[in-house]
Amino acid sequence: MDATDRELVALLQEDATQAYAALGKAVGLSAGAAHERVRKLRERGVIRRTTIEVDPAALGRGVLAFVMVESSVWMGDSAAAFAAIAEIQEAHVIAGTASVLVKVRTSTTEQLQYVLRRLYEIEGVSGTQATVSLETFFERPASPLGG
Amino acid sequence: MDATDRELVALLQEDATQAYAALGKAVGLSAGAAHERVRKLRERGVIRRTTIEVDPAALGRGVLAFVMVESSVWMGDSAAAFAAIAEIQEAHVIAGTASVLVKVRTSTTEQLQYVLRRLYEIEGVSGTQATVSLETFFERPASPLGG
DNA sequence: GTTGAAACTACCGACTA
DNA sequence: TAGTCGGTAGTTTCAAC
Repeated sequence: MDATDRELVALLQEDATQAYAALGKAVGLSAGAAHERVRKLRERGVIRRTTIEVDPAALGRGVLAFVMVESSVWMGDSAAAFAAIAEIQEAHVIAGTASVLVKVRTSTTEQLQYVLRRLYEIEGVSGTQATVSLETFFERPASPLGG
Repeated sequence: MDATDRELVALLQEDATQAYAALGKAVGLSAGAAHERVRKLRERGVIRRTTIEVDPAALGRGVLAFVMVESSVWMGDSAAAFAAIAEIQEAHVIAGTASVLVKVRTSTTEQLQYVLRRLYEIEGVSGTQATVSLETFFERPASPLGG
């Protein structure tokens, strides 16, 4: 994981359809060497997979909200219960009065309300506090450079 | 944007390195037809780009936190100020006492503290409230199916 | 890490329902 | 308009160096 690897990761985050020849040229390597580095990054799990980035609104998920889920019991083993709700994009165990923070995308605020209702049906959930996003400034991959 | 398109999006979210022949087979189309559909999805902006999914910890971003940023003025034009901080992965304008919610990834909690300090340097910021993630249940792309 | 060669794939045209 | 089929250009991938 040297500087060249980080550059390769940054380039692939920008555009993973690039040919290895172009990648190599950008970091001063041959296509074969770039390919071998990327192969190893995948093997080590640094690169988990190649995916597409989608416009949520086009999928009927134009409403974004973050929901703090409060619970009366330890929720450390409830991952599956949250994953079963398709509208939930992320779920994180947090410290504080709430115990899980989820990121939800729905088509409408009515559907958001329905998601909240389903959250209450999860064993141990005693409350929710939803915050709707009015505008997303940006969403980007974790930077391999800087910081 | 019919059911076949949604299936294609789901398959590409899983693995965008698949050959069009395989994609077509999975949805009952020829490689050429699958290619044409995906081309149009890109053209329409439904598919924004092809990227890689990276292990944040491998990039030195093992600490995840959500920060509510309070401000005394309207922050609707401050996107660039947040984007300038490499550790910030997402920034959303929200309703409520806080006005911006940011998702931050740093190497250590010390670095998180440093990010908070830089947030205070943004014009109008009057307070922050950070919530550290203890464990991430899952993070996945917005589902094109269900919900 | 480099180069080159083989296998595979994307891509684009002409054609068809 | 949406799909199929086939040929070519370009890419990935894997040798040997």
